[in-house]
Amino acid sequence: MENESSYKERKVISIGAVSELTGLSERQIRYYEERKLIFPTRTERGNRKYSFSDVERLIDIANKREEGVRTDEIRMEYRKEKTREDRETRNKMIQGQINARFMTQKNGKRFS
Amino acid sequence: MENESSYKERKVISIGAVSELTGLSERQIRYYEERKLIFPTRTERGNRKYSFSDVERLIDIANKREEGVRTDEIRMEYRKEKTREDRETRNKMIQGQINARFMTQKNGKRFS
DNA sequence: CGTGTAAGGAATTCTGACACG
DNA sequence: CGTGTAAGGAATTCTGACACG
Repeated sequence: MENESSYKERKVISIGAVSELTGLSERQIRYYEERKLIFPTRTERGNRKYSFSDVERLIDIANKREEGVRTDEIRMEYRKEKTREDRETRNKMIQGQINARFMTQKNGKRFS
Repeated sequence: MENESSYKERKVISIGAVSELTGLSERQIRYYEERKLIFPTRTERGNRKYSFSDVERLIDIANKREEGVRTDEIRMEYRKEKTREDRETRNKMIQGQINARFMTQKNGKRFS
């Protein structure tokens, strides 16, 4: 998960293709970026590149907008999700370190 | 497998991005299409669109070309692979039908 | 606030061709 | 055979702005 080189996360899709995949206008897609809902990378020249993951998020945004949810509300929802995910990732990493120490001790090794 | 809507098979990458991903020139990529090694789809206007699967194949082609393998030889290799895969798919489908009939019989049903 | 549109420029992509080897 | 390049045109994308509501 969260593998940057996975197909789903690789940012290679241009805005025109994203527009076709999502049914959103290029104007809308750029606006959602302005509102901090989506974060494409840029080519050297400045062209936006999106991942399939971005496309899925845009479809989610489109659904929420249809329900009348404002962009700042959508942003807050994503912020909350992100915070929760970060907390879980942090906990896993801490647990990983604890496990590592535990195994080192079982192997009879000492550490400072 | 072979799910047309999977990220890996979805044709959404433009030739410029493919060039960056593979290290091949656009000229080379178009030439390999001319030689029937790769089959991008086209947008309404005529722009080529590639999948991640196509990108992997192009990298494979690049490796073979470096070894001095000619495009027509590479094409033959792919033809052979394709034929073998098609045979396996056909066998699986036939086996599927046999299984379906067998299960129908077990359920005590008759068929013409 | 969210989205459409016209504007002008810069980069992208396309095809067919000539070149070299 | 495989690849580079210059050529000209058509479509793509970008930004900042005006419009409407």
